[in-house]
Amino acid sequence: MSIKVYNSLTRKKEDFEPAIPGKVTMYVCGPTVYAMSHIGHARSAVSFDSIQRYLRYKGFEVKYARNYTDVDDKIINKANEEGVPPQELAERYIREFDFDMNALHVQLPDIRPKATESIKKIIEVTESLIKKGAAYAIDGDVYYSVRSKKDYGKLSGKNIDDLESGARVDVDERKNDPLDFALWKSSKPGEPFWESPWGGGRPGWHIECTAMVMEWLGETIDIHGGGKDLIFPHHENEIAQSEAATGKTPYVKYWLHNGFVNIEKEKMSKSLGNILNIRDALVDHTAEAIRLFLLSSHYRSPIDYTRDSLRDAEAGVERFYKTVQRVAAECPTALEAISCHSCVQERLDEAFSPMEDDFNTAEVVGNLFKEMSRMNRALDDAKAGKGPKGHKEELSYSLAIINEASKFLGIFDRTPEEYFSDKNSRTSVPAEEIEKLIAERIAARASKDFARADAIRKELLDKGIVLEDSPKGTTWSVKTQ
RNA sequence: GGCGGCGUGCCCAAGUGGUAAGGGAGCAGUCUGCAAAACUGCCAUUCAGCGGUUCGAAUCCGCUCGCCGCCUCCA
Repeated sequence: MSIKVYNSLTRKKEDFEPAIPGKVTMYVCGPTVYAMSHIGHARSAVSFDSIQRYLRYKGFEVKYARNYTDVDDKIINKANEEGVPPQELAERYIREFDFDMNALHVQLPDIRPKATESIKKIIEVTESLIKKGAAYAIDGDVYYSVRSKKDYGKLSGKNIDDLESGARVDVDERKNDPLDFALWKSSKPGEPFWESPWGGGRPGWHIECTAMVMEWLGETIDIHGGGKDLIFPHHENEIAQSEAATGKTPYVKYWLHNGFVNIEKEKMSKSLGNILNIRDALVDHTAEAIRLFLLSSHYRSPIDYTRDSLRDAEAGVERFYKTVQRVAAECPTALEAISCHSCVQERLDEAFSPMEDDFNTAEVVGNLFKEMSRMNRALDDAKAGKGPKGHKEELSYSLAIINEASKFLGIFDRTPEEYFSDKNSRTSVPAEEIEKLIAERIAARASKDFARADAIRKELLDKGIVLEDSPKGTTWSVKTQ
């Protein structure tokens, strides 16, 4: 069975066949590093992380690059405001981004190129575009001529005349056409610059990706990803300049674009002031719940980040780890057998088959919850001494399936202890206080003072702490908000 | 104005021709001193509406209504 991917370029699902069988070159647009990254960056990163993980899981040899745009007007402006060198600011936000990605269990791409490290290549490509008549230099700036490419607009489905009638583009009298975009911008005094045949300057936005792709992956690649908003103009321009420079078509075989994250039904935007930073989201929710939330919808659909959906996701993660704890307590030998999964290959294939259809992580997640129900049922049956025999096998098969899925979903890959220690750190109530009250309640229960016991339960619940009694004692956890 | 997408139960969300996954919430039951968790049962004869194609459609086509994104920096 071959993988099918939705290609933004053709607007169809296509069989995934990389240029070189068994090998995949993949490039995803990373952040412009001038501020803390937000939940939208998280979605893109997590979506493509699960995709590259899955391709590897299926045995492809993947070469995956995600860039950092570390030279840009926004970076320069922010650096000036703070009075620090632009490069220092960029480096700082690269570290912050990496921190967030690590928290979200996003694997490091094989290559993480920075725009400023590909200046030589950028100049080289720009020069070749001028030579080929696809670009022109004016007063130290270099522009790409959109009219020089007959199929300009093929990715976004736009045509040049429609775009111009929109009149929402800068009118620069020096440009041959209002839609022409900058490949190279001359620097103003005080701005960072690199020497070039056109004088001191810096690269335009779109050219950096072309240069980095060519420098690290090749003149044509299999997959290029990014947010839907990048389709126009960024990726459209990238195609134009890349294909013009190399004469090779297509520059990218499969274009993949992830949908947007809304916040409580509203688009995230600076004007609404509802930009949600990953760092802030991590205060309220575990990284795993955020990741599960992101993977619970198809990567191309718009999703709505709400308190309710995150609470649902947290409950889902908790359900998994509670189930694992149950297995550990009631049938520990099942945990030892989970590496034997060749015997459940058919069930694995069935559970993971949605990934073959344009990486449908949402359906796989649904299948994993079915396995959790099976496990709990098996445990109940075993306890009651009923149901078919082979509970241990049943448990280890289900665990194996979830275990395998965790390799490409990047969730359900911790121990229950790690998860609960993460979750239970989210309370302002000191652990000693909780422990003290629990001890008091145990004493009250022992002397049948249930009124006192219930009062303590209530008191802690009001503070967001849930108590659970079991034959082994009383445990506590932070209530899911 | 141009281009694209979406509308599935209380909420979230799969399902693109074969008769509605899954999660959360809710209700009832088992269990529990009480809870929690878990399990069991209930919870869409129906997939925005109306037509059409088909033996058969949430899935294909047309129209209508509603929502959204891009066209400007943006994941």
